Amino acid sequence: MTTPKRQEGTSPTPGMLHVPGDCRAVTELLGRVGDKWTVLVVNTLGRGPRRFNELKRELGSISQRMLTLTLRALERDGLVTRTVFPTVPPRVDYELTGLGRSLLEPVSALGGWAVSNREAIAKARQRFDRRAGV
Amino acid sequence: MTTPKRQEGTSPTPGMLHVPGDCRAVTELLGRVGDKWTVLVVNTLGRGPRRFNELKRELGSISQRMLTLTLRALERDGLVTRTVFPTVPPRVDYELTGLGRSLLEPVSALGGWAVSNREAIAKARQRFDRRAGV
DNA sequence: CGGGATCCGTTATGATACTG
DNA sequence: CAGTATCATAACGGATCCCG
Repeated sequence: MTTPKRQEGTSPTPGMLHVPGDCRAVTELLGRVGDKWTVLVVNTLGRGPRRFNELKRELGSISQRMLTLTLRALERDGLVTRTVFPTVPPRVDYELTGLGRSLLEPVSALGGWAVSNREAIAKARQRFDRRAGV
Repeated sequence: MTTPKRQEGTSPTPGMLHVPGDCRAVTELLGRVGDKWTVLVVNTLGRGPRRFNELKRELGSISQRMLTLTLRALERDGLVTRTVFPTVPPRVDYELTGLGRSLLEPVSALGGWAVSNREAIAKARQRFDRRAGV
């Protein structure tokens, strides 16, 4: 054997997932929730129900199409309710379901991590890019 | 006014983010971490350091290319260290940094949510699709 | 107002072949 | 073993026009 041995018994990391199936579930969820807008929409709806164009305004740069698609997907997954008022002009309210609100917490945990470590990541990135740039 | 009033004062959701800047940070992170493989790789490395092909085998369906790209990105962000042993055949170990391990926790929180609510989502999806299928 | 339908460029990802 | 390079394609996302 020409390659060195790696030391075994690295301390088990707290909070990690242990079941292989879990990995798929997490990945599935992130594949679902990790798109460009879902989290933003969920967070905005976390501040209360919103109409379509209210959301659009608050999100600023989202296109109509993506907002529609995002909301449809959220509705499909039972995270958001869509209430149509048969008025003229039409009005549609979107609101988080219980399930949707429950998602807000782990997302916020991730958000907290993101905020706390944003700079560390930025610096690591700079270091890496400087080295690579040589 | 022809449209009904929405009741204000929806109970503030616990755990949500309050600062607009936070939203961007979360979205940025999810845009970064929410790709197809990052979480899976981080989780696998959470079980201990791994060699390139060990990872590839454990992840199963990942292509060589994507594993390389994923690992490079993780290294760039300071979440993973890459250790090259100048042996023959070559050997490269990947291992989570402290920062990488700290990410494991919020990711696991999200993972826990995913596992807990997977069925609820699946059922909501079925209901939605049945209705849409009419 | 709240979408649906379509077109089209960009990005992400996979397959394959080659290398130190 | 651990990549790199290239090509092909699929998914994503924006812009635009149209409708009830």
